[in-house]
Amino acid sequence: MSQTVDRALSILPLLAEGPADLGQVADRLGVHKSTALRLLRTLHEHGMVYRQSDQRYRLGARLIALAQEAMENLDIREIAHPHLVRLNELCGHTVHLAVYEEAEVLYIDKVESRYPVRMYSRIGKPVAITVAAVAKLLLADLPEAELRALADKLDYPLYTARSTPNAPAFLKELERVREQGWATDLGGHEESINCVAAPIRGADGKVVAAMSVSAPNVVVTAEELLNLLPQVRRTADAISGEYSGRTPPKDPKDTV
Amino acid sequence: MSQTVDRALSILPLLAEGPADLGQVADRLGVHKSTALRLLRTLHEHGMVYRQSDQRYRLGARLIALAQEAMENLDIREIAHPHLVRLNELCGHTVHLAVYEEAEVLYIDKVESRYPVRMYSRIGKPVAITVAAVAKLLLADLPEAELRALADKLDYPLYTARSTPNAPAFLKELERVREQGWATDLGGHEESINCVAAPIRGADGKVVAAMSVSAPNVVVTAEELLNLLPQVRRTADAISGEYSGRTPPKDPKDTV
DNA sequence: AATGGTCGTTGCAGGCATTGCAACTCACCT
DNA sequence: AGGTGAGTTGCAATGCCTGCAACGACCATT
Repeated sequence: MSQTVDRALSILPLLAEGPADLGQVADRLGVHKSTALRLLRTLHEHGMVYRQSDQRYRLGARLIALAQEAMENLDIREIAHPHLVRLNELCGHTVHLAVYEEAEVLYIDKVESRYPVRMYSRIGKPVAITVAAVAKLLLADLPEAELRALADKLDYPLYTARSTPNAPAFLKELERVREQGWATDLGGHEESINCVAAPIRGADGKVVAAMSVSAPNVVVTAEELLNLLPQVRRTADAISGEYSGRTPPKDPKDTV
Repeated sequence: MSQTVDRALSILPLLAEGPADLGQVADRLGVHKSTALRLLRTLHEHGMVYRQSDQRYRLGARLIALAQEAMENLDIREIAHPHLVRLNELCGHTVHLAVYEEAEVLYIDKVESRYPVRMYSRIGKPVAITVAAVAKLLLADLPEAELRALADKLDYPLYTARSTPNAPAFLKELERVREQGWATDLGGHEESINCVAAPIRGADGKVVAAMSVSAPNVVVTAEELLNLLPQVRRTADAISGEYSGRTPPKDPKDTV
């Protein structure tokens, strides 16, 4: 709606790919160098971009700090965290918490597996929306019309042979997930990794978040992981209850 | 430099404090509601803000995702991480990695203590710049003039009785830190928490990051923590070496 | 040392995007 | 019903943004 702001904001994802100099930014925006310069300067004043010693620009510290605050403001995260930790202590595997927002599913919390560590925190990273167990739960709860529109717009990358191949298959899977009230991802994203997930609901019954337990099948088979389903569901239900105002932890907060 | 962009970006820190409705945003920006609306719409299109069900705005998912990418692009983080993990395995305490950028010091990585956990990841959060051990190391390496200007601008909050009280004391402490080549924070931020920190240097000798080990003194006394100093310095030096191109891990990257 | 090229920066004038106003809708409350 | 408050939209005026061109700094080449 606002051309100037639109252009300025377009710079950010561009810099997320890696540092770029003034000319590159101007080219990719399709504007004159001087225009790009002034936009970058404004972004710089707000700490959104940083100018490194070779004069190239990259994303700045304030952006990271803002995102941090944004996540801390999500009260579902705060409520859920101790439950996630407890579940991790019980089963030892990686536990994730995710939310849906405008065609994206985002991990907002994670408790690391107690088995040998790998990738560092991917908190904040958008998840593979067509295959992740948490994504299925979050999308399955969308209004029918919105869901159909979204399913059409999505890409269906074939990470593995078990990845969801296309929109009809996806919609069918979501149907199933909606009915059974939980979801799995059995090697749909990475061949050797399985997940079991359960939904977290608000007071009105709408799914506000989803949580999952993930483990490579060198540690536990898919069947063994499924044995954890009751525990995962209990944990999710406990979070739902607390989030909806039942069994208030310290101070009660009812009704949205 | 650009009024429109400036206003739009000013909305973000405002929303970081918590959700706000259109009127509140317009008031705090000092603009007409319609103006605020159009700015918010543009931010919304880019996913930087999200409109929750009660129509109020809060920070959006794309912002979080961008920040995530920004951190992954910091190659010092990638290089340092395994070293941090190794140090944590040796001593069991919380290990931090921090960088300086434009008057802010930011934690960009963290390995949790193996002792009972508390606060969840504060990665991305600006640190208490006047007392944190890592901040002392990062600031001590700034050019004299820049440092003096910065020291004047800073606030010196008295978190505890041992906090750095004012600019002269801070400059003196930095002097000491610069000479000894390492730093501590003994209860300057939280009464019961001590830290030991060491600098990580690039090929040109400039401090590019700093790392620290922190522990509450109910677990180890300050003296015991200081015994870890050689280990911390060795780790920092190892990271420095790898970052500068010496002992390349896989593929060598020399000079700057 | 001189020269040509590249890149970032700045002053300027013209034009268009942005702004604030006012009117409108919609929901909610009295 | 009437009234209040919030969000939204069309419109006209103006002030902000844009692109140009010239300048300066730096680097590489001759």
